Amino acid sequence: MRRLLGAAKLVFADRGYHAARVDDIVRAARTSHGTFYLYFTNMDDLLRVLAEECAQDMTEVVESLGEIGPGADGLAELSRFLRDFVRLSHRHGAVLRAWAEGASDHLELRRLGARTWRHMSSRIDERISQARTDQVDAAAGAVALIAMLERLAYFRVSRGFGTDDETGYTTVARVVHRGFFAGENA
Amino acid sequence: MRRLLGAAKLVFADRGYHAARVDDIVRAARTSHGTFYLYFTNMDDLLRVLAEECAQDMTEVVESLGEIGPGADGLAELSRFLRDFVRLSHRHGAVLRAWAEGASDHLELRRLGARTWRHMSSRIDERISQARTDQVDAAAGAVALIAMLERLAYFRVSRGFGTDDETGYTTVARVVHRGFFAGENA
Amino acid sequence: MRRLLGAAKLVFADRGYHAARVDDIVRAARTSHGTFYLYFTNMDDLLRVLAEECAQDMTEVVESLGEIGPGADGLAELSRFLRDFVRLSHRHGAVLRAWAEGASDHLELRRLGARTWRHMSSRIDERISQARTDQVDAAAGAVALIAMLERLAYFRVSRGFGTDDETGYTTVARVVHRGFFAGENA
Amino acid sequence: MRRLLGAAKLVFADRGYHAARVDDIVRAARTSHGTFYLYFTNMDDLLRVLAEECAQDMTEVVESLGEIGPGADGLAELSRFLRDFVRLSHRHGAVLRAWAEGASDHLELRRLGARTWRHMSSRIDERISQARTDQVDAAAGAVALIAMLERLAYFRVSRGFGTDDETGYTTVARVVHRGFFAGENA
DNA sequence: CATGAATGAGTGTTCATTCAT
DNA sequence: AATGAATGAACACTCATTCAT
Repeated sequence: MRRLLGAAKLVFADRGYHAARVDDIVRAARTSHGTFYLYFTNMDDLLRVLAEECAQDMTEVVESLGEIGPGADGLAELSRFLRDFVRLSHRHGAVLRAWAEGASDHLELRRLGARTWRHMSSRIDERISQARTDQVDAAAGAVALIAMLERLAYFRVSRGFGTDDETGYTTVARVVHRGFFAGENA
Repeated sequence: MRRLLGAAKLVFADRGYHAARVDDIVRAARTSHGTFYLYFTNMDDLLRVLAEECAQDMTEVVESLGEIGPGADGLAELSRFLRDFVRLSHRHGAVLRAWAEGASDHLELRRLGARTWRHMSSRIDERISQARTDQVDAAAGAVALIAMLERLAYFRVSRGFGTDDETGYTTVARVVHRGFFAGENA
Repeated sequence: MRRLLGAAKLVFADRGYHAARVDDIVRAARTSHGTFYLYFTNMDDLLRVLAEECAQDMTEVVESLGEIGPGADGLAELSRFLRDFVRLSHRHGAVLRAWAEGASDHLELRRLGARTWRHMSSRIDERISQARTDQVDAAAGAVALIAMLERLAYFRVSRGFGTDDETGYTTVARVVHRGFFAGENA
Repeated sequence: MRRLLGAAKLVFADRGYHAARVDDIVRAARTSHGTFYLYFTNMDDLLRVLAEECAQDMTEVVESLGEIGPGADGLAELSRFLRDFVRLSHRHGAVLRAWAEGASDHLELRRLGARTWRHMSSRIDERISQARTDQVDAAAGAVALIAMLERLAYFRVSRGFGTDDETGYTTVARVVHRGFFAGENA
């Protein structure tokens, strides 16, 4: 079963979800069609398992997010988080791509995505709200941040960042950090 | 041919690109399979035409972007742009969704996306760079902004903003604007 | 479509319904799988069409049944009917066999069978009741007669009658006729 | 092995023979696939065992058939036999149904059916011939009687008699009895 | 004796594409 | 230019059977 999941990742990385054939996966796993259907009811089911593992890892990274305050520490934490998140996304690139493809047809994947996304933005909202005192709607900012992260992660996978990576992370972190805290201690 | 394009949009809106069948489209257009292949070589070809029209409209919105300076005018312009962009995305929702789906299989759609994206970020970069004087890498910021926009537009279509839309736009605009210009006029 | 129905009969005659493959039928009809599914949603559907035609023919034979009275005319009519019914069953042998096989899985075929059967026994009941005056429950007799007929027809198809056919018909007709009318004019 | 046979009966009663899966049977018997193939070479083999048991029971009922003469005793014996036969068929309903289904594919089951059928009709022929003196071909009548019985038994299982059972048995017995003996004692 | 994970041949069904009219 | 019946390659999925433990 692990072998099938691993093989599926390779195949998804190679041809994407919709172009992936059960036959490709079982061949990559050096096993048979019968075995595939012994562990999964169909390919959506297999993708769901992979997506759940992926969601788990992403949730953990977001849980690890420390407090983000106006000072240099906050900026550093934000920068670290951003880098970790994008790196994790890179590691899970094939699954994320397959997840995105599959979600357009498959309700359950869409739901898992919405749940994960809501959890991530509310967690970021918390970490920022604790430290902020002024009028900016931190929740909307958190939503925007997660939107940006998801998309950057996706681009990272499909096209590269468009500038040197480290510079990219720190620049984006600085802009976002300033956006949230300018006026408080910048 | 226009009838086929319109019918395709309806079908894509209804079932997405991968679940759309040539038969669905010709039935919605009240024409025949033969006619479809008279105007398009296949469905990827039809989608390419729609995507090009869509890219054209998005490029126009980005071209309309005025200078974004540190003052209140800059903030207002940014806010307006953000709203227009998301609204346009909403209007083209079905095509954007189909484009995203199709891109994972189809090289040409992926290329069109990359080209459009590069054009949009460099245009935003220009509009911000003109007004900035400090060290922030405006290019990376522009990339991040476009990433965020794309994703927010997508969420707007599929899940809504999570807060009322106007508040969302202005909050995000304020955070981004501050991110770029804090210290210059905050 | 007629070609497919004809081919299906040949295949059903050859291997029965459950062993029949769509591939056998389209090959016998010198056409393609696609064409099969153009006219029928699946093989149950095709069998339903054949069974309906067959039910139609059997109903007509039963409709043709004249009055069966106690005299020699009644005996002759019964004998004729019996022969016609069994001959018709022979002609439709392949379909009847397939119908019987398919009915165990397929509700609609079972329903069609029950409807046809009920119609036939009530018609026979009518034809006999008109002429009888005593206490025998003609309805139960009609049910028994149809039961016998169905089964004899089936045996005729699968194993032959077990005695010379003409003798068989007239003997059975005489026994049945006597059963119904003995005492009235025998 | 008894457990498997019993489980098979339950499964056949539930879904019929063709829809029954080895997996259904081993699960119902709370045993494993391997065990199934320890006792039977395949499912036809298992069905053959059940059919043989069933044929044995039916043969015994037919063996129990006493002499059927023209008098009231003969009528009573015929009526009793009819009732016993239909009841036995009811008890073995699942196996008879499976037998009928399986016979269309499986030569050996068909042969067993033909052998049992021949034995039954010749036995009935004997019991009637002993008492008759006139010209009716008792053999053909016996064949017809068995045909009717088989079919009535099947209907009883699948649709009921259409009138209350006791009336059904005695009416049919009376009609048949009269058919055979009218003129001798009517 | 018993197990049950693994197998892979076999089959129904779909749907993009063609081409004679 | 327009049609739509016909095609058949492609694919998902099932399930009887085996065999190492």
